[in-house]
Amino acid sequence: MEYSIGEVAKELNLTVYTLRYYDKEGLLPFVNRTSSGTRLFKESDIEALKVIECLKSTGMPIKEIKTFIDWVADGDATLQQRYDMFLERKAVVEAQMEEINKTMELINHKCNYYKTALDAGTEDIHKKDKIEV
Amino acid sequence: MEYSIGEVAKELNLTVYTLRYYDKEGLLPFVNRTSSGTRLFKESDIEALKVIECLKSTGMPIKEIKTFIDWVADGDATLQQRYDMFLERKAVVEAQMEEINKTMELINHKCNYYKTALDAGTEDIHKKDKIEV
DNA sequence: TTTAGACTTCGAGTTAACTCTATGAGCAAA
DNA sequence: TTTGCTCATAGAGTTAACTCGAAGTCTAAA
Repeated sequence: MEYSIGEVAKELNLTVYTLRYYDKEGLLPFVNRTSSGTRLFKESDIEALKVIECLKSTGMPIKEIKTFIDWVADGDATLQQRYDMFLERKAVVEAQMEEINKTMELINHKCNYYKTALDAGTEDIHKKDKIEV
Repeated sequence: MEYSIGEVAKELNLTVYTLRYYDKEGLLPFVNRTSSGTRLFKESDIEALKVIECLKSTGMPIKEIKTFIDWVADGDATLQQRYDMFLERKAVVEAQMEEINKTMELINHKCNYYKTALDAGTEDIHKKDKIEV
């Protein structure tokens, strides 16, 4: 089964503009075309796009993702680079998880702070501690 | 104790350019100045900046953070808005946590995939399943 | 066969969040 | 008092990642 750019966009919650932009940036060299030039995405292309979205969500810029895509095309000679890259991404995501936990702590603190203030009708209830924003 | 913009930048791992930009965008109306115009950050200003960085890390744009800063200046009348905002941020962060867990799953899968391929010396070891990127 | 809708490329425009340059002031040490 | 560092503003420049407009092609339904 093959899919048009519009179908893929809908499936992955992207726009067709974004997919064409990815292609323009060299992220989708594996996507085939019809004789008239229309892109035909296969199942494995969609899986590759999910990996691209995964890398993007770790904060990896498009240019670095392209480097990875180039490595894939280069075959077994680049297995070590690709392994190292994913190990590095793993470390990045672990750091993000720590960061997000700290963020959640502060957000929760603020939820409690404002719940208490709201119940009291005034923020002054907290002024005994210190002035907060 | 009060701090210069350079000291605050170093402390919070920001640049002085960024801090001045925040000020320009209305995020730091509470920071006092010397008679000659130099910014003097107090302890509570640094705490406020940490909240700003926290909101930023949830993906909140500067303009929305400014709205919040304006609410703070408006006092008790905006307690409900501020509470609602933090509840919304909490939901956003919870979604981010789910997203990041999925990301980590895929990254881990890829780490294992490439470790196995590397040990075998070729990616073909996985070709029995399906072609992967 | 014409009309609608989805597809194509090229290149320009947009947006957020910085990031820096130019120019000048304040201040402390040599 | 000059040197050097940090501070200030205004406004221009940068960057990434889209996002879109123009102009044209392809295909299926009416």
